Amino acid sequence: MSDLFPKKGHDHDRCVHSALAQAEKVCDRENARFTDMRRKVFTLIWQSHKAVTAYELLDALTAEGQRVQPPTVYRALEFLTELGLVHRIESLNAYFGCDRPDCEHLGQYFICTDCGRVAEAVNEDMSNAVRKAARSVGFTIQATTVEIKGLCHDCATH
Amino acid sequence: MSDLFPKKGHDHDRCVHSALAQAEKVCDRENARFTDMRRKVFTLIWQSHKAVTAYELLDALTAEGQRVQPPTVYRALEFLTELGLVHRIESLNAYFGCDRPDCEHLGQYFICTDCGRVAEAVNEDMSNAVRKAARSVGFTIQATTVEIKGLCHDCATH
DNA sequence: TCAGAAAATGATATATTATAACATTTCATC
DNA sequence: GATGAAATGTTATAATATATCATTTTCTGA
Ligand SMILES: [Zn+2]
Ligand SMILES: [Zn+2]
Ligand SMILES: [Zn+2]
Ligand SMILES: [Zn+2]
Repeated sequence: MSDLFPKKGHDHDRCVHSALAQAEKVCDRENARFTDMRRKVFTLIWQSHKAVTAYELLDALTAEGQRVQPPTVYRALEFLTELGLVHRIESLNAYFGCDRPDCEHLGQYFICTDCGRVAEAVNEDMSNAVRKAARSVGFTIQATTVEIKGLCHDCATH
Repeated sequence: MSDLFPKKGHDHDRCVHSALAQAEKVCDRENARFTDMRRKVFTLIWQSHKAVTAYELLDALTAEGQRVQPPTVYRALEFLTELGLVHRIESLNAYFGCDRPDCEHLGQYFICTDCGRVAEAVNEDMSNAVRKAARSVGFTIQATTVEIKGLCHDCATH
């Protein structure tokens, strides 16, 4: 069993640092501007392995001394999601940093209802099952939402 | 290819009638009261094969001459979803009538972005892929959300 | 280098979705 | 019919999201 969720006590600064580096690359490739505000929002999202709501981001920015309004946050989120740097978790109205923004994928999200952590999987079995089911009913896929709530291994065993 | 979506011009009164009959049975079995309000909300949801928002229901009830407040609608929706008579579509913040409320299932929802119709599938390939993926990462499933947006066969071909 | 255009952000207002809290009514049971 | 539980009514407000227009920043090309 390979745990998708990060180990407790892992070097989280490294997660953040690596995510920032990837984001830079993607923005560069797409000729998109990774502005201060976008970087701040992106970094805040990566401060945990949980999904973060727009208003939590707003509060965090306010706490940092910025005076920021909802549209500013939503714009940053729109930018980040369109580039695939961040995914929206529909069942939580919240946002989660992608750790493989460099390649297109249909992601699936495991959401622990105990610790609140989220993990993204890119599981071809699931993707293929969805694609096959769509094909069998003549449905043309534009986007998928696969969100699985339950207990992560840590929370189930401790 | 079997189309999940109902044929144009099908006898929709029959859909509604059959859904009501099933709902009666489920409520009966569960010793739950299918009150006027719950029946009205349920029927309104079944007026189309689209997902309906809480405030659309509120407006429809108001148009019918009822003076209804949000909590009334949300309570009816909570009741209906807990009994499995209605499913919530997370990516639309909207509600959709289940046509097999008599048996437990992990449903998947196809949502046409052109005509707005929704179809529920209960596809074992998809369910099994999700269960298998969860097992392989030690995750204990409590609930799943599988929503697939795109074009239904009618909309893709016409 | 600077004018003009485009992109991003600021600011204000408001729309949409959802729930908390307490009062009243309805309904099953005795 | 009295009683308690369930359902609904009522009021207020919380949480999530967007529309619109003003201003600032950045890019582009003369
Ligand atoms: Zn980390
Ligand atoms: Zn957990
Ligand atoms: Zn029908
Ligand atoms: Zn369609």
